[in-house]
Amino acid sequence: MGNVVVSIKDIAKHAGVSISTVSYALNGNSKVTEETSKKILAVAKELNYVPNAAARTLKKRETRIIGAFLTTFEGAFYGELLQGMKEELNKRGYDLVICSGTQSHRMLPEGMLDGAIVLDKRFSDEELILHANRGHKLVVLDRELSHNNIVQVLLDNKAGATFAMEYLIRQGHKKLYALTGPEGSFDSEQRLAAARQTVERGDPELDYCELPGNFDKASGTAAAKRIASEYDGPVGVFCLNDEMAIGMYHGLKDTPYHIGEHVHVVGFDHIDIADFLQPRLTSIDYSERRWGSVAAEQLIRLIEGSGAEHERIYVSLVEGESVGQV
Amino acid sequence: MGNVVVSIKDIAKHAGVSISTVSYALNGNSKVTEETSKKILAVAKELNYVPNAAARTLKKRETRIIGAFLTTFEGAFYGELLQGMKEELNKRGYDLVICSGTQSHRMLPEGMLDGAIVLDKRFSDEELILHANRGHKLVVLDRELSHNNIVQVLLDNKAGATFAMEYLIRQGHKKLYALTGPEGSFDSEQRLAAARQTVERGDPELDYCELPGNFDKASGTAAAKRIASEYDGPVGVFCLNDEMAIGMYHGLKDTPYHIGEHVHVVGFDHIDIADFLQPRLTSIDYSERRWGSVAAEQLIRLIEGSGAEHERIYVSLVEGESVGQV
DNA sequence: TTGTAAGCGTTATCAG
DNA sequence: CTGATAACGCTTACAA
Repeated sequence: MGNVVVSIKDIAKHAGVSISTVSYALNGNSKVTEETSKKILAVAKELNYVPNAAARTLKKRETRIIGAFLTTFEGAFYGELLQGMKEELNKRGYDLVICSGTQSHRMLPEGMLDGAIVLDKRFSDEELILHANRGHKLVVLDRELSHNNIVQVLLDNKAGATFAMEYLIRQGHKKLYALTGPEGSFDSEQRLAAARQTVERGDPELDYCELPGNFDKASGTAAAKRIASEYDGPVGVFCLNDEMAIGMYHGLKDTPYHIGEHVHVVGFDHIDIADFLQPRLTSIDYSERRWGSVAAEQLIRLIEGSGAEHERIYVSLVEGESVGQV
Repeated sequence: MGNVVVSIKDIAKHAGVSISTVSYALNGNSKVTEETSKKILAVAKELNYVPNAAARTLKKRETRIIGAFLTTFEGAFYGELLQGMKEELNKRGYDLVICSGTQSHRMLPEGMLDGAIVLDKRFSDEELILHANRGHKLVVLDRELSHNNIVQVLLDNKAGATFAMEYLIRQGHKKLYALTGPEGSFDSEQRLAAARQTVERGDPELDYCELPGNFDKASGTAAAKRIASEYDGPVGVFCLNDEMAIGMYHGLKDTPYHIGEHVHVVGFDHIDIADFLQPRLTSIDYSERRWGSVAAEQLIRLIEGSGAEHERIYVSLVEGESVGQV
């Protein structure tokens, strides 16, 4: 049980040098002789020395750790996004940790993180600005916020929703539904606004109706029931995310109506299961991984003062067989 | 921009008291007069004081942060598990951060974490034991490891795999496949061993064949092709996880064979999409959330010295329609 | 009840 | 090239 904490002081003692020499050697400072350095490194290894993060941070005022703040760990959604962040950060010598819940917010002001990437509406705008005012560097993925220490990296929701609705209209659909996300969701609001705008700018005969959803499968299933109950001809449905589209597939099973034949569905996110559905789901696609890596890159630019700027993540429509012509 | 770091020293100055009095007041120590305490708190609030984590940690040698180490952020799998950990930890006054990648391993020995929950084979047993020897507290979810500072919280893979195979056999299947996970996966090895044992102990006429898989959808699709190509009567397939079962559904689409009719499938994990497949997937179920909360609880017991012990997470078989009688 | 001061493990500034 | 030494911000005996 080596429950002993060895510090540079111990190394200094064993190697017969001063602690500052040890510090220099450990940090590869060229002031130290090759010889002394070798000896010190050897002693360090022998004693199983590990630097103390708290002490280093206290002195250097940096941790080289970035936090990503998510609303919840649940859902298939964020895997690629986080992977993209992590790879980019590691490349630049930073580590990533994922945090969730308002308790963990303290980590930023307390100096445990050099910066944060925020995708969590439970961070209020005011709180974020407070942190930014204190000098903390932030990237936001879920809101627009203007501040010297904050950069936005946002999904092009407007383009995506427009593509989706235009596609349904181009396929000849006159009766259109939009299945929304939860109240207060930035993505939902942006997508919905663009969907509405597309309808308003289109043929005035279009019959457009919004159904309240929640970005989960259950609300997709519920919407399917509703659509089936009032069915009187082919309809186009824009589900504001794929999760709800999956629920809709499920909800139509016990009805006489089929996806791509009676009910024509476009989703958003192009999650990987979309291509495994029968029929394959038409959806709005973008690179989650790229979203993450761009966010990470901008955050580091902000931290290192090398000119960060707002970015937009582009989207495209991927055709499946869930929409047919009418 | 208030890029100023206010410390207890600043508060002391503004309040006209000493720094230790500030520290006592901030920590609710009853030595301080109600009156001085009020004043100090007021000044702290006014100056927007936030404690410095590094300094506190350096002194107290604890962070009250637990790390969960995952192999990858990708995949739908870990959401509930992490949620379970988080809730349990928060309840006990700890925070959770999620780490991935070998770079982040340093956080444990460097003292940024009070303990770790490990589900990542890139932590070698040797490394874990090294940390444990240094006095760090660990919970492992993916291996058996005996040490005073390590407790295991393991899924009952053996029971699950046995249930799955026995179920297929009970439904009258004689031709059986097992679709494995990747080499070196603890779950895969345990499930496979139990599957084999069940066959060996069963009717000697059973025809049992193992197909190499990877725990991803693609390997399920590949296995489906293989099974279809050699099909000569109903078969039972135990997919060692649900992800591969989804791939198998997909791979059978362009063949004359149907799930639950020709190819009878049992999965493992009972992921939420399983009930949305057509036909619903029969799978081995367990509570991820419970797994997480039990792991968290045992870790805290270990840290606080209140008697931690190894735990097993029980599983059960949930029937869908992906297996029929033969 | 409040203040003084030592020390946690590092880094970094100066002298030697 | 190497060694004292003073911070970093906080906690906590111990003194007053």
